[in-house]
Amino acid sequence: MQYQFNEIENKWRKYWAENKTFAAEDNSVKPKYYVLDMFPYPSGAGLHVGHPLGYIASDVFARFKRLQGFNVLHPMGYDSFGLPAEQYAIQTGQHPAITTKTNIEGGTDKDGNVIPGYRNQLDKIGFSFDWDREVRTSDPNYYKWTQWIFKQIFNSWYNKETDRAEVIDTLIEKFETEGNVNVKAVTDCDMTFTAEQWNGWNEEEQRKVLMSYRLTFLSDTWVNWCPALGTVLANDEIKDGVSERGGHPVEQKLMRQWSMRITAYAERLLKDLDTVDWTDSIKDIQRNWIGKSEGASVEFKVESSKFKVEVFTTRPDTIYGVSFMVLAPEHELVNQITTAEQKDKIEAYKKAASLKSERDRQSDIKNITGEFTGAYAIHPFSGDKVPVWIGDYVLASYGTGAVMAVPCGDQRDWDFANHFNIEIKNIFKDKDISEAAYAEKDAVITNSDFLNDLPVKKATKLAIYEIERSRLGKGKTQYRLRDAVFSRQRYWGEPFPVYYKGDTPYLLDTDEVVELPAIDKYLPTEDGEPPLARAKKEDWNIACPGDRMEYNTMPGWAGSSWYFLRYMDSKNINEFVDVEKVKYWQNVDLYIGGAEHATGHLLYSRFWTKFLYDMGYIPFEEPFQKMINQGMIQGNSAYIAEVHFSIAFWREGHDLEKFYDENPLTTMYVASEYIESDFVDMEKECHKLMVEKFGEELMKDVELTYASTLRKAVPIDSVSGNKLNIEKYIKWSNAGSSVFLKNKNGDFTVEREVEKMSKSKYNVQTPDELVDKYGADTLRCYEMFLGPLEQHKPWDTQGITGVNGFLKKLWRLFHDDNGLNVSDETPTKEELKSLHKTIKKVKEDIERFAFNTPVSTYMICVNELTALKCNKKDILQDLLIILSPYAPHIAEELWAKLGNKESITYAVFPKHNDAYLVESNHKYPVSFNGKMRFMLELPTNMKKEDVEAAVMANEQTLKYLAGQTPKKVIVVPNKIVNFVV
RNA sequence: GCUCGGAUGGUGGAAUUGGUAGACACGCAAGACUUAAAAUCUUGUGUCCAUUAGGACGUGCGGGUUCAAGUCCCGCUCCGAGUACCA
Repeated sequence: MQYQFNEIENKWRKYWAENKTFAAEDNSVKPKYYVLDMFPYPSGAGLHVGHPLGYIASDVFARFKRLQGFNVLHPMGYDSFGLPAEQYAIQTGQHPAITTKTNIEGGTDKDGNVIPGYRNQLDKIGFSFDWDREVRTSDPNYYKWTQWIFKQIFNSWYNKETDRAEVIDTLIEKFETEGNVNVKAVTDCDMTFTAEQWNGWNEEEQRKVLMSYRLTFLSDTWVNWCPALGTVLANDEIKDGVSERGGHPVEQKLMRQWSMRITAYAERLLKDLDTVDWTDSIKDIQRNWIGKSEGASVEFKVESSKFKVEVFTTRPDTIYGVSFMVLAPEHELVNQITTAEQKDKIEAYKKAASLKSERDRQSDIKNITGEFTGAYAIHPFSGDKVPVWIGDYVLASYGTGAVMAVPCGDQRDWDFANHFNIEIKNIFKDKDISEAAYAEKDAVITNSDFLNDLPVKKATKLAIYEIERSRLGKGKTQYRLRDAVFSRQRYWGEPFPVYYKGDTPYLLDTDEVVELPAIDKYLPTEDGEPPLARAKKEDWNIACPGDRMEYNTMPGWAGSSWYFLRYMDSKNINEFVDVEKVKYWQNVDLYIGGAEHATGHLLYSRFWTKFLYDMGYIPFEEPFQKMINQGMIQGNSAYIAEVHFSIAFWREGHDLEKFYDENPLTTMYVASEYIESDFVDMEKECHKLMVEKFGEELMKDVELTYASTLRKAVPIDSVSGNKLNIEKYIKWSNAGSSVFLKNKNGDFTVEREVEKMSKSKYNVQTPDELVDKYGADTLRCYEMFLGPLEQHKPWDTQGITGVNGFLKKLWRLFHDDNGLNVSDETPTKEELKSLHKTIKKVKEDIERFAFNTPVSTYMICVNELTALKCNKKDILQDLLIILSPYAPHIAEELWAKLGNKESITYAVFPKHNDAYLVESNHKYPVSFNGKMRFMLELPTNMKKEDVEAAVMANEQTLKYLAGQTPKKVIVVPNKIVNFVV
């Protein structure tokens, strides 16, 4: 009786769905375990084999935890707001909601292409998701709560005294009673006011001030504007100076935008990385991104004016080395301090800088540019005049947008000074700075008045002390992290629950969701407003009490920043999540997904989680306790060389002419071995092959001339190993009239290349094909077997037969021609040993998240049982349980056949029994007086005293002891047994 | 430039705390069954020497620690990832 995986898998898939086998219980007495995958964006292209890799691993773990008696939450959903659906809408006019639905549920798109549907593809692989909890970020019932969270953030400020976010009312109360003098907040409000002043202001004025305290705020800010996408982008959405999606250029633009004050959480985001179990590499990326640096801010007065330039420096110890200052071209003081005679030059420079894209600025690093403003600043300690320049190596968005330049200690300052012939002061004792700056921190300071003869560390401390004492500035910690731009000028995203009266934004006073209104076109308006400006007031489901609604939408990361909470209570219409449920489920125990979200999603969801914690809505501060980042599965493309010839005929009127018209015989495909060979050889070989194919008579007057060689990708399903299946390829490419030059062994070899999966390279492998051919269980085992989960690896189907063979073997072991064939006999010791070895190893490996090795362990076990011809029921029962996380369908089928009424999901993971493992030995190296003499094998489960006795009784030991009693015996299992004689 | 990973047979990889390197699988070779193919099964398979017995070498390179190093330490080479005027 054969292993009919299709039948089995369909049957159990249906059973699991109908019986809701994987439903998580909300108020269980069992311990909880939360296993989560990063939810996918449902694109029209569907899944390829790389997508399910992480899902299979998490599914294995979820099933394993269920077997261990945990109440497992293992949900799935869709991050369904996003660009591709919107781009498609712009092209076709189809509403993104329809595209999204088709991509998830399957169907056909507007061009008639068949869309498989994410859900259908996922279902085929046999995941144990609790689908009743599915979320879609573009569902109004979901984004209602995204909007709600936005409102909470809007109504909050960050209190530095309590080091947490608080509701804005506590701030207003302080303003009303004592003004802002004693308020310690994260804010960009730089004025102080009294309670009288506050109370005297009208609502609009008060709101303006409050805006600079809110955790999400509207402000004019320098943003990354992407003209091609027609929207602003956050820093993490830009890679190498171009947009991550589409690779379009990005420029700096001053725009009125919503931002999230994530910088308020910089320190906590940094510190709490120590509390989560993530890879060092991800933690490192986040640490770098947050970019903490400590130093001081110092004010420099501008000569004969009321203006002051504030700078941030990490090296206050080098303050006597300052010989000039540089402002960012966008710095607000530039216009005010520039002298009349420099005005034109400065204006020209500013204009040139503003036209440069981010990318140009980066690629221009070596070009040193700048312009003198004509103004001088006064050195706060020495009183010297220092020229003030502008230069685009200083960023407007970091620190204060201005630097004190210390050319002897900073290479960029040195280059700038060198280029413009500005003085370079040396303040480092015995260091040569004639060729380059000295940036090491091991120097001793000199020529620096009160800092003379101090090493860097002490000088820094003293300098900060003096700066603070003289009220020139203060010690300061600066973060590279910027506040996150929260507006997007797009349609397909969450609308803001915000309206405007004049220029002042207000939250909509409603508990209803603000739904995306229907619009006629998904493009910006003619006067450059976002697409939502096309909606009339009455198109919105909420009546606008002011002049207009907010036209921006929220960025992609809004919905994904809290989705893990919604799974706990996805249908709740009264709250974003029920308090009791979140108390029970807590944070995600195991999170699996790609490492590419390190500075985006993973940072933002930590931020929102901390905020919700501060507000008392959830009882934990970190969303994802343990995380594993699965590697990318690359495509394994195959290339062949297509050689072109021109054909000449000797004789006129020859039949060949007609023949040639019908069969343009100008191409030959050559096996990869021939690619390097001479084209003269190719001509000969091709001719020979044509003679073989068409006969000598026809070919005798034909001359071939080599023209060119083309490298051509061939579909991977016509290749096995390195060999091309020529018939398959001919069928696919209609190359029937071409000839194929094989190598000496008679094979046609291809060139292989590992690269990203893409349609144009014909190297995409969908999981569906493999499920149809080998079954879901085989696919699951094989994807795990491929190698360590975290590692990038090329896809290669060669090995899949081995994994498939193991499942067949298992099936055969317990079946004969008549069906199930199991014996009720008591298992032998050997059989039990094989089983218990497997239980132990599989359990240990899954527990340390090694998902590849258990597959090998199963194979060894089945091989051993086959050799023992073991078909004992008792062995099979346990084997099925431990196999079920990896190959749930076959396990469930056999489990039922053995007469079990309940799904194997509710079985208990067996405990291994050491008694069956005694024969497995430990090696004890035995040494005398510190020198190793021999290895002794003893059973693993021996007690320390027994080991000692066994070693003492050993023949070789006795020889070495020669009647003496050892003074000291040191026994450490698997470590050396040391005898001091 | 800075930060973090990685390098093991023909291939993917295993070796968990320093303890028989190469598990398991692919591929390859030989054999069995078959008219044949597929499927299945058996055997072999790191390199070199040797008919065998057996021996020598072997985890990117060079050193070190240790009775014992793929694993720990120092110095390099190459590959991958992140980041980049962050003052």
